[in-house]
Amino acid sequence: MSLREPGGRRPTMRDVAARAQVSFKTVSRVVNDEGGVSPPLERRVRKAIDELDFRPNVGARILRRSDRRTASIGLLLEDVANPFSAAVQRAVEDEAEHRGVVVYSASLDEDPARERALAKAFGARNVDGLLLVPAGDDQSHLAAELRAGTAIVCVDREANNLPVDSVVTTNEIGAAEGVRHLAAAGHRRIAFLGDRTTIATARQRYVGYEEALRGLGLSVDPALVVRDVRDAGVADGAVTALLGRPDPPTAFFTAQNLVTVGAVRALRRLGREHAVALVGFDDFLLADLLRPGVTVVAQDPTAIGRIAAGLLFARIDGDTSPPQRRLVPTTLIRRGSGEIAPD
Amino acid sequence: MSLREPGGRRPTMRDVAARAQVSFKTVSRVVNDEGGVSPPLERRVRKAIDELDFRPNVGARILRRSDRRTASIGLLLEDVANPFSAAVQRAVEDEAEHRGVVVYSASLDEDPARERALAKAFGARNVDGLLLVPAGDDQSHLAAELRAGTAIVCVDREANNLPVDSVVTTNEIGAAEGVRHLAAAGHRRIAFLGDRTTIATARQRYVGYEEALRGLGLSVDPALVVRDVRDAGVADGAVTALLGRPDPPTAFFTAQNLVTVGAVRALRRLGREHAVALVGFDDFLLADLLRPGVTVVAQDPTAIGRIAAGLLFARIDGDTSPPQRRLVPTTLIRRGSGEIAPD
DNA sequence: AGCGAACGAGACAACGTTGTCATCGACTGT
DNA sequence: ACAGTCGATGACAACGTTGTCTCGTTCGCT
Repeated sequence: MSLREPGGRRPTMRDVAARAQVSFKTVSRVVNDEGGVSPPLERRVRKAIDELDFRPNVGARILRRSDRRTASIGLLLEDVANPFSAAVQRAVEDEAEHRGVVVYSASLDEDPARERALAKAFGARNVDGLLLVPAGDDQSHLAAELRAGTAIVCVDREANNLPVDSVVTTNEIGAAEGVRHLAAAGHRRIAFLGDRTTIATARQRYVGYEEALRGLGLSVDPALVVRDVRDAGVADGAVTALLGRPDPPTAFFTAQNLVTVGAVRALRRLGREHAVALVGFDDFLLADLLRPGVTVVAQDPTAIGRIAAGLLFARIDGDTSPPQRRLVPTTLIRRGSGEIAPD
Repeated sequence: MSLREPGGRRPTMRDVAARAQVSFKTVSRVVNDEGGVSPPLERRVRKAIDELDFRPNVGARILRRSDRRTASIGLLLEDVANPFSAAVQRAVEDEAEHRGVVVYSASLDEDPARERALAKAFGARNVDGLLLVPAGDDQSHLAAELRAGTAIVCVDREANNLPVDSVVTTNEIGAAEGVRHLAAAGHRRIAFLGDRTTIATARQRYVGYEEALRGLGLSVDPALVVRDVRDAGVADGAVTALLGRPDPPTAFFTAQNLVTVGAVRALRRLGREHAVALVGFDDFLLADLLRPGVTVVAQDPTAIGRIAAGLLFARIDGDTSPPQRRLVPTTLIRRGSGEIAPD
């Protein structure tokens, strides 16, 4: 199989034509339903196609076709293993399959170098469009793709230095709502735990936290703010440390799903899960089955994926209106942990 | 953008050649590091490539190349939104990226028609290999792909009527271990809740359940067996119904992750979670944070994905040894729910 | 019957690349 | 100085398909 031995050759239109005793152009006409082929000939050709299990070579077709469409798109996510990314991918797949478009996918792990390498790899394969969760703070390297006619839509975050559509969660508003919800339960010392500050959404959620506090006439205590929390373990440690302070927070706002999980673990270990309030950003499976249930500001990754795919296909179909930013709202889901009052 | 207007044309080797004042064949030599190009010419060519941001057209390259490799594979999963599938995909992506191979992915939702359609779509794009979680009980339609030289490896389930490698969990052994674990805690009436019987793994896990009971000298009570449970809601209902019987089970073995989640919900609602034992097949996030923690027979989706990708690339690289079946063992993780004794 | 339109079918070029072969100039050894 | 060699470069075909053009037949109309 290494060098695709003689037997391992796919039949071509010439093979079909020989078997059906017609010219290969006639086969092309039948395959593409161009019409202008008499019924008897068409029957012969279709029979030959079936017998040989012929499938047109997509590569050659694209090469020749004038519109140059490959009916493929590239999907560059943060990490498919994260439920948020997985839900986005599933929504995109459904929209794509529906249109007969295939999807390349890859995880970037927040690495700008991978973003560049994979966008390049997909571009070289002439994808019609690219759906991208930007990693890093400069997407200008994609300008050439854009010029070459590749549609690009950013998902979950806006692009930097690149005029493209984006579909994002209302991060500031949602975070502010979560924080206000904690304040409404009586909390004044609300800690913030956020993801890496290199990630725009993490910064926006922090801004929402600050704004909410300010709007409530509360001051932001830097001692209660821990940013650049990169995983559940670090979150666990941060919660433990904060609760060990002389003047500990009475509530936590955790700005990312893994951070929330880490906080739940810490509260459990300390036996404080019914005493310290918690609101997390982004929902997760089983959050309702924990005791107490975890109150979250839920995002809607399925809607994000669906809308992003819709925009992308509109661009591919020729929409040249100015870049737009579509906002997807969050929903506060009360489950118990966010309704705990301070001591 | 619709018909890719004049500006939207990618530069070709001819464009580069014109700018560098060489023949386009020389450009090809430089691009492929073939050697035999003098340093000054090479410099000129590389400069032109940079200035035009030229990228070779992968489609054309594949069409012409003698080895016919596309450096792409197709991944056909059950559903990326399911954590098991997502973990497999992530492992496959990592192996692929490492080799400079891009990955098409799609979810089949257990639909044999989608399996056929998507395998065909990927095949027409000449993927070098196909990683497949078989949907339905006949994969013979893939024989033509195999003949055409496409490597195929099945993941999580074996193929039917197709001589290909597969990588599967030790379903029978794992299920039997879970059931024996419940019996060791003193249970005699252990219910079985399983996924659709059209799915081979669901059948194997049931066999493991039966074998374990028989090995323990216990009889299989058909009233305690509910198969074809297709989602968490149905599982919830089944648990509720079983516990409402005059002679209810004292323990549950749930043979799939969503089924387990449904069972947990039901036990919670009935307030029986500390009274009725539960062991689930397949681990899930936060299972350790529930009260009681959910004891599971954990699979290793990352290992499955990694091994499957390894086998696939070996086949692509020319391995023609007979098809093999690789087994990935399970691990029993005790967390509390499986250690509850009967009343 | 004669003529043009309409249509079925094939010949051929082209897409952007790689593989094969030819050409040309310079360098080697005697 | 001259045949032989070698290295660099280019011309050209080919991959499998679609688009354009041409050709030949049939059909309807006068």
